[in-house]
Amino acid sequence: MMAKESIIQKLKKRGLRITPQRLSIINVLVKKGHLHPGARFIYREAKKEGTRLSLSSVYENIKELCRCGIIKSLEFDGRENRCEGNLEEHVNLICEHCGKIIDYEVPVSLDQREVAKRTGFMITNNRLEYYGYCAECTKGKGWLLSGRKLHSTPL
Amino acid sequence: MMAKESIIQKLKKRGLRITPQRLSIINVLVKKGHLHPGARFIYREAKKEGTRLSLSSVYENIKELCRCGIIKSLEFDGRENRCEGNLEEHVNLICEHCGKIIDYEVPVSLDQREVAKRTGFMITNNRLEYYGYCAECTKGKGWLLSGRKLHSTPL
DNA sequence: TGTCTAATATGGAATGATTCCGAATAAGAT
DNA sequence: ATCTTATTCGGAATCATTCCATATTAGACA
Repeated sequence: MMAKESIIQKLKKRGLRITPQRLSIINVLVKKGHLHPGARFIYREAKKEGTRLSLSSVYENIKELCRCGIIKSLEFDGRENRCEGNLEEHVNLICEHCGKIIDYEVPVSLDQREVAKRTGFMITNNRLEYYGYCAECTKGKGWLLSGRKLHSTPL
Repeated sequence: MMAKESIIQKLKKRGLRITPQRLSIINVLVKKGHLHPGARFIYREAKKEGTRLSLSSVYENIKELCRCGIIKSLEFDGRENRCEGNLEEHVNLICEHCGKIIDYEVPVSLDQREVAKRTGFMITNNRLEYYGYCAECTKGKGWLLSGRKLHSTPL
């Protein structure tokens, strides 16, 4: 996770304001980022600082921090999304029992036995996905320049 | 995607019944599985066969087919979940523009330039996750035997 | 220090995929 | 043909997230 100061610099550079709400959220991320906190956890923790804060603001700020490239949102279905502050390439080990998410810093070998030996983590399932733009969609690149994401054919 | 007959065998072996609804859903998966269809798509397509069918049943059947290890559910937040019939280890290339999901059959090299060269897919983001059970959770393995998934500490 | 304006916060309503429910139906064993 | 029990149905419930209109305020500038 980026240092608090760098985050604030980055936000200011973008013309974003440093509000008490935003600061308390950043504090949680800096201190508890390794837990890959979800929105409600951030909400609870941030409020402990005494700042007035709404859940909507937490969501809004998470989105903003994603846009700035400070965190990534790990999206799940059924469970809450979680924040990822480690933007280095790595594998997330996600425990089906306790929900814990562990960063595994070895992009070199994705061999599952290797992972198990190193971490004691028993792998039962995986998810390997690259997001981006397929060959057809990069043909007429007009919309790409605009930076918008469109789902033209939602299936 | 498994062949229709093998799927039916597998279901029967489990004591599950072959209903018209289930059959029409399987038909869609076999014929259109490469599109990684979502629940509504399956619902629409399956009804074209003339079978009476409800969306609830589609969801119920997707879950059952997952339990049987015939498909996997690719879970997203915001968008619909999608069905994956390819249980071989591979990477999903997910287009942010059209939502298309392409199976990329190369577990050997995950090098992003290699992927781009082969497929024309422009990678902007990725998601590498291994699901399973962390070291602590496999300590007292009682609950593991029961097959249940518990989230003891939902964070 | 005071003013101004655009960014931000708020909370309640809306969304939308999925799950849940109790009742009705029907697969397939006997 | 009967019976048991899995399955289906559709409508209500769930729940994380987004949306919205309004109120507030950070921070630039005078």
